[in-house]
Amino acid sequence: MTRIAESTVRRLSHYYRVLEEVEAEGGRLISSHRLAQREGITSAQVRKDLSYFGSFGRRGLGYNVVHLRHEIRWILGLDRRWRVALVGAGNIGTALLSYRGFAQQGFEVTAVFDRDPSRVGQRVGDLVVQDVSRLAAVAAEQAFDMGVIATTLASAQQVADALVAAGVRGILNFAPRKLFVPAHVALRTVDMAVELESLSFALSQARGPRRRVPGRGGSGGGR
Amino acid sequence: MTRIAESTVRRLSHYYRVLEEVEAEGGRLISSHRLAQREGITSAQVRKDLSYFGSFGRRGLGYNVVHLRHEIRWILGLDRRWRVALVGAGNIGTALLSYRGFAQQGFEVTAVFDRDPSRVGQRVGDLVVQDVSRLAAVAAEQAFDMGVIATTLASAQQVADALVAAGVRGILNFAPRKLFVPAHVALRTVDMAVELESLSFALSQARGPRRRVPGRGGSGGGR
DNA sequence: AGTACCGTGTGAACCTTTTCACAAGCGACC
DNA sequence: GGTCGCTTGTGAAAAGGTTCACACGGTACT
Repeated sequence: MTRIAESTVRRLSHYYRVLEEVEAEGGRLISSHRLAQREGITSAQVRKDLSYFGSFGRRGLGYNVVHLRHEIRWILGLDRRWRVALVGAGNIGTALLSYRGFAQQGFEVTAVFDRDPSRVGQRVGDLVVQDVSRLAAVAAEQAFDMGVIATTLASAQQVADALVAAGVRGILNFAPRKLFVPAHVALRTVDMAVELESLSFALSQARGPRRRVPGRGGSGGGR
Repeated sequence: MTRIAESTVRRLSHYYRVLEEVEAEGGRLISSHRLAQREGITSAQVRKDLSYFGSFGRRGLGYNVVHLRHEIRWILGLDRRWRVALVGAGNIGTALLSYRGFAQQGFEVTAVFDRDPSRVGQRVGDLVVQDVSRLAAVAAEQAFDMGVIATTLASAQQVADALVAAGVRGILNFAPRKLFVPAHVALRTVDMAVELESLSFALSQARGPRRRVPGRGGSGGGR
């Protein structure tokens, strides 16, 4: 079996979301075409994505909504609970805790850490913020599967190292920096600055491509 | 000139970040190789990315840090101010307001809206939260360039429509849903649920690929 | 049971992005 | 001023992802 493309996995998440909605609306069957429409992509893409994992549809009919949702649930590993350690109890951390689909899809934040003494001891949701120095000790008890880094830029790599040492196999990083982790640890980074800058680039395209200075390349000094 | 790949633009953001750091450290020149190392990619990628926009380096020497940073700054459109409307003053919205690099890179949030009456009138940062119904009126005065959607799932599309009507050319969406906007409006979506599910998938791969049921394809009823 | 219609699953074609590999430019040193 | 070592910029090759297009399987209706 070929390695599954990251883009395929992300679309699977979207299909899952659509299927939840369709199921709530009472739909029993859905065609790749309708599924695609709701995501703004092509039906061939949907069928190809699903085909990497099996044959879930019926020709001439489409996909059974409940069945397909369960299959994707299994594929994405949402049929189990993941113990998540959250590091950083600021706005982003708090946002995540109250995020729909977070607890709901099996991501269970079982501990929250922060470095700031003014935050340690505070309640967020059902949890009490602990000092980040306790990470290793708590991990020994709770065996976290994943860690979320919602700290400042400065401590991000350090926290990542601590999480890896604590045995997590996946990290979701909100700090705007490239983190280095061992190959056996999965890393996803959400960088709002990059997203904004990508928008900024798109909006700037209106003024036309970079005018190339006629003469020699660039640089200009550096002495 | 070929269309620039989204992935190239995102890497440009990262290069920019590295260059800021290197400049702060006092480095004057940097080779594509060193730049690549700090991002965990190959030097050919760096050179190719930059080559889409011009020739900024000097053979045998590398890139002038200050110069290259300025070029990328220009390319990404960070040399100007963008007026941003923030809709949704919850955790994510607030997080964005206090985000480093947000105001710093020229993204100026000039108004904050929310639907919740308990939030309207409150201060966040330097701004007072206004009712979302005032969006059109405020937009007429302030001419927003971009909008950020940090609302609940339910109102996201509605807010997107309102932002488009208000004349924004770019939208950053944090709601976990596919939004539909006209082609002339750039859209970027940050979906934390997708990121988590992608991690979940990666961690689940350990248990091996989906065991295919020997018999017929799937479905199982649907009557 | 035959015909008409529909929609999946998938090899092949196509397109995009990344990586390779090397000619050519540049500074340093003799 | 010639040689050496280093690094860019870029065509060409490779890899990766998406779209096409159609054979095949299935339902519905007569």
